Amino acid sequence: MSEQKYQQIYQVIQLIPEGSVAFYGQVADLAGLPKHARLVSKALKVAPSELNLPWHRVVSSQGKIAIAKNTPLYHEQKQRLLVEGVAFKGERISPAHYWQPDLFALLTQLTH
DNA sequence: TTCGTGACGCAGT
DNA sequence: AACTGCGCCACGA
Repeated sequence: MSEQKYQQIYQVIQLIPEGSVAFYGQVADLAGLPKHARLVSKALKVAPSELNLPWHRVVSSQGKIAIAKNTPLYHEQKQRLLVEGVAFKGERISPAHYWQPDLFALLTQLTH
């Protein structure tokens, strides 16, 4: 079932460190689902709140919040990132915050 | 089954 | 830097 794919996606998102952001496509790749960036956005939309996923740490490959501006959700995401110390240069997130995971360590944490 | 839809990505202007 | 068009692909109506 597609539930399995979502679980893998959620697992990766849980590993994004506070103060860092990952791209949709990056999350998809790490979850073993290349070319499924859009599935990641869908997975987040239907994610059970009880999982307490750091959903705000997932942004577009342009380093920008993917949600439409002037929506409550957009502001919530930006707020959460600012609280974590993520710096913005206008709409863009400073590249210094882009997550660069250690792939070896990652393998020991994922349960595919 | 076909068709439209994205909280996407990327190359080309 | 900002826009645009297209490719991609799982989902659901």
